[in-house]
Amino acid sequence: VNPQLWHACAGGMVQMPLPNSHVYYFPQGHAEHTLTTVDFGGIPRVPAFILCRVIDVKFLADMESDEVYAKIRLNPLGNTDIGYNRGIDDGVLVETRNVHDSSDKPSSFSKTLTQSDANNGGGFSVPRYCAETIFPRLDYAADPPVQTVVAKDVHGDVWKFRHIYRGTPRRHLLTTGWSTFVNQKKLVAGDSIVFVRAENGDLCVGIRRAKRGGIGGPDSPSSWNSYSGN
Amino acid sequence: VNPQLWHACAGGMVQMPLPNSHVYYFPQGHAEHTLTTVDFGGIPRVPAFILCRVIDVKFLADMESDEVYAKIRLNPLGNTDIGYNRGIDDGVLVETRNVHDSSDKPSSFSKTLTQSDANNGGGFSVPRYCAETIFPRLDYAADPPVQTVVAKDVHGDVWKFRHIYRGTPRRHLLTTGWSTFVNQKKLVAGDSIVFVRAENGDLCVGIRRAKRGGIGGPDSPSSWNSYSGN
DNA sequence: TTGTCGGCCGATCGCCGACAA
DNA sequence: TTGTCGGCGATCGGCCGACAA
Repeated sequence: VNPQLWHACAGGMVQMPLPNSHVYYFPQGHAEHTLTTVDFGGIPRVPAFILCRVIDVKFLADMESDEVYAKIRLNPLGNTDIGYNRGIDDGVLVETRNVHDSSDKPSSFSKTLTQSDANNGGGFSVPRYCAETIFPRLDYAADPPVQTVVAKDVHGDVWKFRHIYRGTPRRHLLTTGWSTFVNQKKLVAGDSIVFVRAENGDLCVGIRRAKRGGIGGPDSPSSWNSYSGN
Repeated sequence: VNPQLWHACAGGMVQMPLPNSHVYYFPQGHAEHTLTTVDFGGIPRVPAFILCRVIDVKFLADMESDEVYAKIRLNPLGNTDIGYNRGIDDGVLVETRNVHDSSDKPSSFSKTLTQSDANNGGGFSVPRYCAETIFPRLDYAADPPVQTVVAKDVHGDVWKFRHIYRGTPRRHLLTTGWSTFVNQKKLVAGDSIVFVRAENGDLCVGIRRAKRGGIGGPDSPSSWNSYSGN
């Protein structure tokens, strides 16, 4: 997955460590993210956190939902459990030094889909900022100003949209191609769409699905509560 | 799966043994049906055929394609390999005595779908024999004669079709409900449809997909050729 | 008897400006 | 600036009899 697109989909709160940087691995936090009960019974003493070196970071996206995630390979440091080495998903980090500097922020834009955007009845209302800073330049001299916008999703698949500037008052819209995208990606009102101008010049499109229950509700039982003090 | 529907889908060439009957099991034939290379290396001498007793026969259907198959449990007889017992698919049989007597043949009918049947443009042309002997009685006094035909597929799912007798000259047609069935089952011209009036009075519908390459081509290599004489 | 075709009618899709928040 | 709505033209699905194999 294109790194710029990945970060745009993940959101600004997500910072990923660079390889060779040092992080703390929290087994409890990792276990709680699995939504299953992890059995630590076979391991006598599980420390609350383990200082590790980042071996590798892979930016991935779910094949069906397009949701982004990362696979981080860690090596523990110090004099305990030398050679302990496994791939993990969704690492829990505190060490934010050495993260990838995001000051070279690529131009990106996200919008939460309205009812009108998600209704199969029509197109997508493009905020002016997005049309003017992310999309390719539109020839406003034409009547009406129209172009085809091509964007790659997280899998590299190409999507084409008819981008038109019309109406009174004038506004930017995506028409032909938009409903196909909504249907294929199973988007509903409340989901978000992300447009990114990648470093190589490609226009990329990603999605961020609205939280629909599941996580965020009341705490699920964890055998860790009795072990971790603070 | 309803046994009558299963046999109608499998076709008249397929005869299944009754439990407790005796059959010969051909390891070579079974291995060749797997479409993979079966490694008999770990077994010193594999006999060409093994006399077995049928323990159980299960009539099954693939969850996605609706294609029918059977799972036959065999127990070897004689003084070799007592206790050898495993479930197998698609048993290869020569002993046709003791098979289920098919003289109490339930009324069934099959038709290969034409272009007009499979085109999304329309309905299904019902051969007169099928409409008069398999379908429920139609009230020809009505104008036009119409009824709703309800049929269960191999999974027990219910499908409804509008059955009408119309046109000049008159003919039987399935209209409303037919295209949904074709789309859901992914039927194309050349596939066959099967209608069965089961013993309990239920009308059942099954499908038989046209062979589209794969099997039936040139022989695939088999390590058995060097062992089996005739 | 039944496979294929063109006609035709209603439903849906999707592009549009009006209008207002 | 942009979300929602109703209008409306194009397209598509699907039911029909004509006709011929």
